[in-house]
Amino acid sequence: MPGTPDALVDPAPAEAAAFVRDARDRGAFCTLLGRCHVTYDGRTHSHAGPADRLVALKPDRTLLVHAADGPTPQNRLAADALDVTHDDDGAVRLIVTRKSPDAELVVVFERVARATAIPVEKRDADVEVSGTEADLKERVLADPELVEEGFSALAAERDTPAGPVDVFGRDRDGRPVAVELKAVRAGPDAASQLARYVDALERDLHADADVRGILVAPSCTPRTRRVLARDGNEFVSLVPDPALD
Amino acid sequence: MPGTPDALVDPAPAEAAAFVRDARDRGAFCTLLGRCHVTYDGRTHSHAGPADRLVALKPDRTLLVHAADGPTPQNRLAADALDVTHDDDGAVRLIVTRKSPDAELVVVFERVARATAIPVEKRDADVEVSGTEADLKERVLADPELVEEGFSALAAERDTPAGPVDVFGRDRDGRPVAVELKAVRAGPDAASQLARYVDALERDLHADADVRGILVAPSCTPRTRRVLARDGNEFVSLVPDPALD
DNA sequence: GTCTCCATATAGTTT
DNA sequence: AAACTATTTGGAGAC
Repeated sequence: MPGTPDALVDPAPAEAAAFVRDARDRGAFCTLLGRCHVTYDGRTHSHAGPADRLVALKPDRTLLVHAADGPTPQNRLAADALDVTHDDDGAVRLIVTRKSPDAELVVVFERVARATAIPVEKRDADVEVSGTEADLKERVLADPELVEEGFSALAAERDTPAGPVDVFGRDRDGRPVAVELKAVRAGPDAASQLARYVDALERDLHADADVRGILVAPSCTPRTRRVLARDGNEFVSLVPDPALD
Repeated sequence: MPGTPDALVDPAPAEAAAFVRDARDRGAFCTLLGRCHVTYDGRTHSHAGPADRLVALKPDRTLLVHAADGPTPQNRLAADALDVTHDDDGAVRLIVTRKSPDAELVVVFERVARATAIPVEKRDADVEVSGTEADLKERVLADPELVEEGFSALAAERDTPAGPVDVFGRDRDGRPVAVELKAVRAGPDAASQLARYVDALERDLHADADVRGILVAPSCTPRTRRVLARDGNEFVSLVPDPALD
């Protein structure tokens, strides 16, 4: 059968456009390398002038634009629809749109240098990640005394008017304790978050309840220490995964 | 000259490995499509089993791994070094490493289906973005009365012991005002951040200074309103770019 | 080099 | 559907 080409090198615009349309219709994983400019309209607006970029179209109609530098996509859109057009004088235009939130990403290639596509036969298997906040929580729940001698955990994600406290428990003297967990070096926001929970719990329990707050993280920044001190809260150093330390 | 191929379709491992090494050495922009598994060791550890993925190597030695779904790279590393090896029985192995922070990303292809590369001749031109917090700040500085009638802006990024306040000024009565800006719908953290600044300014100015706090954002969540109310701070709705609204 | 904040869209969970 | 929290990681800019 005439079939689908596997890869294109310096294709004519019509050829490149047909290739992308075909990839879209087959749900293939498709890449384009070439000179293009990019316009995005959504929550923000951005325009990037002509440069050599990688554009990827995924089977789920996600369109990605990667510049030659940096790990973050320059633009990305999980789209509802993709339109592909071309001019005879060289331009290939990809227009992806999405509703809710409303957004449009337009990539105009003045030259497509390479195009490839493959059918996706195997989707992602289970991805395992360790070293996250969830791991730290498990560690604390499994061995609450890592937080403090005599500490006992009563609940995870205990609800308060200020939001869910990561771990709620009592210290050796029976005083209520709110624990806020961070898998990474904690910044001032974490200390503020803890203060909000302590405050909410004090109102929630009794007018006179004296609730302790403990921030548990591998480390925290100096300013974070100051915020903790100001609020009368404490810091305990603990890594999510001892194997990673 | 024998030169460099433009694209490979179902290459043998040795061929694919040589292609990638060559792209690395020339500073080319390179893409690989195929079946691979991925291991990451850095701040966290992750492992993703065999699946069809896109792997991109950028001229700056950034390595990206994209699964067939979703706009976010599954793994990414701005690397110091890239090693490429291959087995005769089919595997092509990319090992990228980085110091500070220490991290390693290993991609093992059991099959490379497509490989392409281009030399990068044109880097990114100016990328213009609007609708950011910087735009909101400019808007407020250009027309402070958008915050409140009689408000005057005295400084942007004014330093306090709690960090830099986005905008510092005085209201019509001469009272000091801290303004915290968010380009997107504000959450509780923004309100806490504002409270920290107000608190720091009150200590900084005089013991008895009564500093007002105003959160300026397109909108804020209900819990954020409650945090603001608790702290005696205020909310003003303003979008970064009127044209986008 | 460190610290702080910004960017930025998901993902997942709960209401 | 909306709200909330977590995640990733570089870059900017200050110190």
